[in-house]
Amino acid sequence: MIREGVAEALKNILGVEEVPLNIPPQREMGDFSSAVCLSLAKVKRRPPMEIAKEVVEQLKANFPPYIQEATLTPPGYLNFKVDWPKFAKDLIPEILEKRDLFGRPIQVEKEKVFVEHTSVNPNKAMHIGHLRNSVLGDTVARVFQWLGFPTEVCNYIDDTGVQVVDVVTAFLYLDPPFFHEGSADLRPIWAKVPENQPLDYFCWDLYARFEDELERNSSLQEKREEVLHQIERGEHPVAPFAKELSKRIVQAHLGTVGELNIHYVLLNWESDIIRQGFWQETLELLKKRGALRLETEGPNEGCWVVPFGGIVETSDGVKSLDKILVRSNGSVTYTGKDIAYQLWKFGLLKKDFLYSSWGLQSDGRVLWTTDRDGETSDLLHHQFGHANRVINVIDVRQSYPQKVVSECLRQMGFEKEAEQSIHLAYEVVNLSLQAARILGAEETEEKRSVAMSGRSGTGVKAMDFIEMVKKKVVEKADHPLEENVASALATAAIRYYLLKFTLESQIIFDFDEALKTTGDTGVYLEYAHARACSILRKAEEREIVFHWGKEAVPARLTETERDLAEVLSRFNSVVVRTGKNLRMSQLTEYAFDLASSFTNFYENPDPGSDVQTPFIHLQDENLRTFRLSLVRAFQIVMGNTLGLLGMPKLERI
RNA sequence: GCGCCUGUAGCUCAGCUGGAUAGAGCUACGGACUUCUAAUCCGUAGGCCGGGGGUUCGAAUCCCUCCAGGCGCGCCA
Repeated sequence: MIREGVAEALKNILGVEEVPLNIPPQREMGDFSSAVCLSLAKVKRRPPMEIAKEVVEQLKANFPPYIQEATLTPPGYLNFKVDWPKFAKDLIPEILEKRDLFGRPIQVEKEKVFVEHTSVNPNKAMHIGHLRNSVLGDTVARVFQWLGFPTEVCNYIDDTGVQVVDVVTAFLYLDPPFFHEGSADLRPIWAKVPENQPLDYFCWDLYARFEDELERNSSLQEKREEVLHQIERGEHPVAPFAKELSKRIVQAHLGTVGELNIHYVLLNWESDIIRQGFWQETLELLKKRGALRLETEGPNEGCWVVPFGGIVETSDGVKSLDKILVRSNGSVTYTGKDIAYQLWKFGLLKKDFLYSSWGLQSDGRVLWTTDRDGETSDLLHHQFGHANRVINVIDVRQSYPQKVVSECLRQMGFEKEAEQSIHLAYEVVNLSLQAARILGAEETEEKRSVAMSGRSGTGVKAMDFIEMVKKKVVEKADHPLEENVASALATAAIRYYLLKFTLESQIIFDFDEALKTTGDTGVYLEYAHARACSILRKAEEREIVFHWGKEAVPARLTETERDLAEVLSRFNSVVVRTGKNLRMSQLTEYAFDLASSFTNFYENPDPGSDVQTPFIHLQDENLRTFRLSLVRAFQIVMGNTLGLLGMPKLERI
């Protein structure tokens, strides 16, 4: 609010596009500063000090909003002093009035944003790596929603992949009682799941054991081929079993992410993409647009490929950089299907899914699913897909295939859609050596971290982690916690932990680190919010009524009051920025900044003084009103921030 | 071999488009609760920002190079 005004004024005076603002090394110099004159010196061929002098002269005639003084320091820095009381007089009432609309753009965006996240293979329990994906995607969606974009969140379910085939084969043939061909009764198979164990947990171990066994058991390999074909052909009873298994595991996943306040609009099943003939239409389109080529010679003979650089000689032989979409045996590759799916997201296909309701989610909204026996979207009066922007949240290892998808769109002539195909790439979650050792993974002393692997069953299961954090939070509390408070703190702690790292940073998961409840954590945010609520509650209990009025603002703000006001005013621009760069870590950074400014204000409202008077005990009615209003303003903005981060707004802990 | 990413305090990490004396948290040590919530706050200690070269008035940030680590380059999904 202040910065924008200053930047605007400088842009006008100097005629530049961007004006970077900084904080001076010493506060006495000013509240903001700019080195813009230094960088302009060369262009204008004049000493920076001279330019700065002129700027200051011009500014003095007409200061930007809330600026009361502009000075300069050699070799040409511009410094600005803010009239904080004046600013507080506008900022605080605005927050108090607008509440959850504070800082929110008024205009409704027309562009529909489609966010896909989670997309975990439905054959085992989720682990903490999957959770990073879900939390990132969910937060991105919340940001876009807040910015006024129509937002659709979808979770893609790959129910036809080998991972599901593997676990189905394991169910049928790894342990007795074995499945007998021709038998329709699968009850003995289902009965393998112990009563006291969740299905996804059971499958976690089953899958790992199967992968291990598969390497040396050729009859199991044959069985797997057989199951694959049975599922592909939709044969009874194996195919329905596979579907049922996937559904139940998806339900378990939804339960897991539900713990962290994560919800979707739509479940998108791979099997429905195939069944609805998306690929056939895509193939026609690719051919028509001339993006596809049938190879008649070379290593890719007989395949339909998208040209991507042709044949290349490398140290290990001749390789093709071209991307195969249809194999020489006529089958479609994963990338091929992915292109079809991406086209659907943009509404570029004529074909569509059929839909039905999966059920109600804990946020009270319906979760839709694609369904072979469902209704058309027309009938449901709900159009899915047809997005203007598609954000796929997938870890960085998929960067190349994702690039292929968008490049293919480009080659098909969908330039705009290719541009709006955004791969939100993030680094993976690995295990620290200590964590790996605790989990009993094989010794790998020479490495810094150990990758999680569903195949080998090494990883921290998401639900286990959630339970551990809950337990830790209860342990650390100095009083008994209610169950819902413990859950809320765990949610905040976990979401914060998974969001605070930059996208490029691998999370080396370590139990001590991840289970921290002090300092730079989600618990800190909740505590600050609850503390603000408590103060306001106490004030109410003591019948301290306070009504905002300009007269409450002191002639000078203390350092901590001023810092809090400054952070509060930054809220909107931070969210706008995270919407642009999709870096959710900047949102957690802001949240921590906000919480600690408040805590500092709370602990030290009068810095330098020996006595700090609790707000509700203040005798000076104006000061009391001012500080309690600041508390309320903080409560509102912190609440908005927590909402964006998908964290509960605890009123007491 | 080619491509992408990372290297900042003992540890885990920030550092937005290049700006003045590089910041948090954890750990260690010393303080502050009869009070609005101490899961907090204040203080002390801790740094050739991987190495070297360059561009610039100015570089953790941009370019080149080297070193170290991670990932990707399938008629897998």
